[in-house]
Amino acid sequence: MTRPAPARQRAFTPRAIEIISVGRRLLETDGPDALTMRRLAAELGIQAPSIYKHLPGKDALELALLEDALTEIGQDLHEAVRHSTVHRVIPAILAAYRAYSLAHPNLYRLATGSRLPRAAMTPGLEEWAGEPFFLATCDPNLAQALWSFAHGMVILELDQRYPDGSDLRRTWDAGADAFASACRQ
Amino acid sequence: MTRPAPARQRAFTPRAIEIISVGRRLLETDGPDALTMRRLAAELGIQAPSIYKHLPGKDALELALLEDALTEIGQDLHEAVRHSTVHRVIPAILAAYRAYSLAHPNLYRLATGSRLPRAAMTPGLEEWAGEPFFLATCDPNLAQALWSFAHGMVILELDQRYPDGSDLRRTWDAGADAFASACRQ
DNA sequence: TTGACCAAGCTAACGCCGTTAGCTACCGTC
DNA sequence: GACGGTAGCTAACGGCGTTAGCTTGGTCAA
Repeated sequence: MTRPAPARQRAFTPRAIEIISVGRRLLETDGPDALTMRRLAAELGIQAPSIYKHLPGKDALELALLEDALTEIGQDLHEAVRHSTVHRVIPAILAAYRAYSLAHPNLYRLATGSRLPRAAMTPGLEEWAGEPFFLATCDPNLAQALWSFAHGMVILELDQRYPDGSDLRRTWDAGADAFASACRQ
Repeated sequence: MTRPAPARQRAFTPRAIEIISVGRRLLETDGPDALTMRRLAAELGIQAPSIYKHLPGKDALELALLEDALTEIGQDLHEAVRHSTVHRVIPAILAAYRAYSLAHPNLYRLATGSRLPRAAMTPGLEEWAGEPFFLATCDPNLAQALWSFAHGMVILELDQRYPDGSDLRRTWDAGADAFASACRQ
């Protein structure tokens, strides 16, 4: 049922890959405001305009990071489906979803915080990454609802929107139970 | 059970109110990128630095808009609770939540898209706006889960993250059913 | 060996952004 | 009539993404 991620559309040069990975480190450690062309260039020991010899612009960099994130999330979710029993699959993919996003908050935000540049994206990647939600539920609409719940939980947790002292583990469990029992009719 | 919104902390001068309302129009009609101090000033027929005679900075403007949004959402949600029967209250507040966010997408995004500046906010406003979710559910954790579901649905819909042709009404219904039946045990 | 070409760096600059400093005109009050 | 505050102004700073155009070094064919 689960399958490998679709391959990237266009290959990057080694230097472009290096730039993207430095950009990722910058984003992950110092946050989205730190991901500027000038700071990225400084990190690489070059000047900002030189980056444009390797990447067409900041959008391309962000797209590459977005696709990395989508691929990694998809991998974790597919793995969670593969390694869980049928009646624990919903808690399993929710746990995997939360674990990835908390481990890579800035990357997660980049990947989910705006409209997708679908025209420029690797075809099928988006569907593949979301597939585990459909594998874990009995119904496509419930799958979308479950994904929405997971994303809402994660993004509100990352933004610290829950009141202090909230027991989020119990909130995740409450949601998981609601969706699991909806699946059992 | 439902109660009026807590009053704003500090009053604005008439000119500040005018600036904020022009800012809101700018944001709502032209999107977040249009909400710049220079464009706002141009809209007002003045120069950007003059805005600082009335507001301490862009953050204050965004805070004011955020509080407006929170107040309006809270009003709609409290009203939905008030005008619904006990076994239809979950669909009712979900419908109100979705209706507000689709009617004011850019304002909704501003209000929910980042960490809250709690220190500067009207005390109690945040709790008051979220209260209907607790009134609509049997359990605080389920309330948070329901809110997360609603926010996830809305933000993914606004960002057009669902596949084309998705029947979102059925997805909302699937989620509402799951939470409603979880509430009935 | 030399000339052509190209990859990959550079500087200077453009038009945005939020914001600050400092000036000025007006207007009400003692 | 002088004083002080209100509300505007211009000039400027440092940052942003990006473009134009120059230079340097290496490869490769004639």
